[in-house]
Amino acid sequence: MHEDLLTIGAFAARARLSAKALRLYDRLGLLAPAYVDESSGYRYYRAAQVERARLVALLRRLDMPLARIAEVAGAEGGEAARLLGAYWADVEARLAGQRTLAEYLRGRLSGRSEEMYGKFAVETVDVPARVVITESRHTLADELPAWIGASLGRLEAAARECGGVAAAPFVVYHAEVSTESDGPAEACVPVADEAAARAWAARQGRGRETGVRVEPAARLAYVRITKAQVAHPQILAAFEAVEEWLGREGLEPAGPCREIYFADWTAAGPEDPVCDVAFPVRAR
Amino acid sequence: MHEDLLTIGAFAARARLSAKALRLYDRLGLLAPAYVDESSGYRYYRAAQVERARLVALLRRLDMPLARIAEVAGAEGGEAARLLGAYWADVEARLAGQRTLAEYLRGRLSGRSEEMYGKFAVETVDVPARVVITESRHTLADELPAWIGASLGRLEAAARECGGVAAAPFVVYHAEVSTESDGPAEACVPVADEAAARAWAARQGRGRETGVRVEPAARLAYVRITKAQVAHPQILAAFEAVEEWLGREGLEPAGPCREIYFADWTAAGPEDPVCDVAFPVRAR
DNA sequence: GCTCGGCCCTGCCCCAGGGGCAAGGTCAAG
DNA sequence: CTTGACCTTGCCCCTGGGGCAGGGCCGAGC
Repeated sequence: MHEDLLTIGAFAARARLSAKALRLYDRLGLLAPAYVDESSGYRYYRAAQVERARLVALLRRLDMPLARIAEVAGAEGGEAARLLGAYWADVEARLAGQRTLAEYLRGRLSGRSEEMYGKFAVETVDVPARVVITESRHTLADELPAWIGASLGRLEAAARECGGVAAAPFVVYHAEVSTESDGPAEACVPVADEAAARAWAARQGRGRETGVRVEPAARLAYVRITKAQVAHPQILAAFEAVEEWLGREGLEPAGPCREIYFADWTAAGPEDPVCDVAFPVRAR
Repeated sequence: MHEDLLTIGAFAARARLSAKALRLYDRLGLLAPAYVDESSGYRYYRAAQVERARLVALLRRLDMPLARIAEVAGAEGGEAARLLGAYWADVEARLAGQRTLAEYLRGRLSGRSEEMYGKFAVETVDVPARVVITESRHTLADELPAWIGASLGRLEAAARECGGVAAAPFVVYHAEVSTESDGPAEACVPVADEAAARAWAARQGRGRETGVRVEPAARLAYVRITKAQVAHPQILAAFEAVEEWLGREGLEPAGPCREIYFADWTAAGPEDPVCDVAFPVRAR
């Protein structure tokens, strides 16, 4: 028991933390007192611990979870700065998405919804049944674009062994259109040779979430959107436009919604149409 | 019971919300089902409610609290957009502060702390006792700069009735240096005429948190900082530099810390020294 | 030695915004 | 009639503490 030991209250004042928070950090192992009296349970902190405590307090002001604070506070010099940078980059990325969404919503709430829906012309088309090779994944919305690109790339390569790409590739959303929820998404590439496709799928094994199936014939209601519109949250307006049209027509979706990529993605400019947002409907 | 009634599961899928969330929103009155079966307790939603539910879901993606979502969803057209804009402006403002803090911390963790402390030269000075007129407030860090400006302005005006400003105005932090906690801050202006000051304070009444007192003579340890450094979180480095110096010298703070504004704030440029960050110390 | 006030302890309930699970009721199709 | 999908309520869990209750510890003054 040296003289530089501080009670929890004195330490809390110096560290700009509450005593309650310090007890929590002790329990979590994030900031243990230098000495704990066995009989009374009193916590005593060394003055030199103030520095670490203040670092924790400042990191908490960034809303960093305590688990990540423990990593940062436990890391050596440059590594701590790197971890903080990574955390902050995550925050900024999440916020960038939210900012886009906020701007979109503000526009919609300002009463421009009619203009926005008006921009979409809903069409219908009958498509025949097709054999497709597929790859499925549960994924979050922010990883979705990268996964779609990679997955369709792999499937198109595989399609060359299966008689070639027979129609436009598409992505089916089996659970939810596209939120941060991990509704399963299924990338599909129609191929010409069913037998070759089944052989290909058999070679992939179970682990890679690949498959072959027959996508049934359907009537699709769709809107055509540009490359710039294929992004959250703008694309939601397209889904909603189709759904609204279905409601007006008294139709029900007959299956999960999908995005059909009919154009060469890399060659397209931002204003080129590249994608149809579609719902299958029951033909009446 | 019309035909467009949806069970909670069907409605949840269309609204891109979980059934659990819908039950919560029902309980909070944010989104009540159109019909609840009395015997079974089953909730049934109208298809037309999907729009509101989706708005709620999107606003939740902005991490807007449900109470504010209720306000936005309950407001008429333009008002809703205004509320959303106000919320988002709050978010951006909070984030701007956190961003500054993150940059500061990243620099510090990169090992530049010695440089930063090295920039501050800690000096001591003995100041005599002074009569001060004061204004106190519990405030948050983000409102602090505005309050300091306004408060010192009022007090300097009042000082003209009390024999004039006798020395540099200062702000004392009675609880915590300067966090988001509401430790009471006290703006002080030294005046020449104690009797006039007491008469002035008597006229203010109790409500305005004003007062007159004698700030005792003290030895102050301080660092001088520029106008650009008078902001969170940079100013924390100044406080810490003084505290570190106290520790090295084996001294203890003899009272609450303070910021002494000795220059004309509006006339100063960003690199002009305007403020001393000081702790009273026991003379040895 | 006694008491008083100020700290300190643990333990419990509370907040948002749900997720997850259990036990049991409902509904519609076969 | 059964079966399985769907629905209900209720309870515990998460984070990061705030607030309060009931009780221990400690130094100062009497």
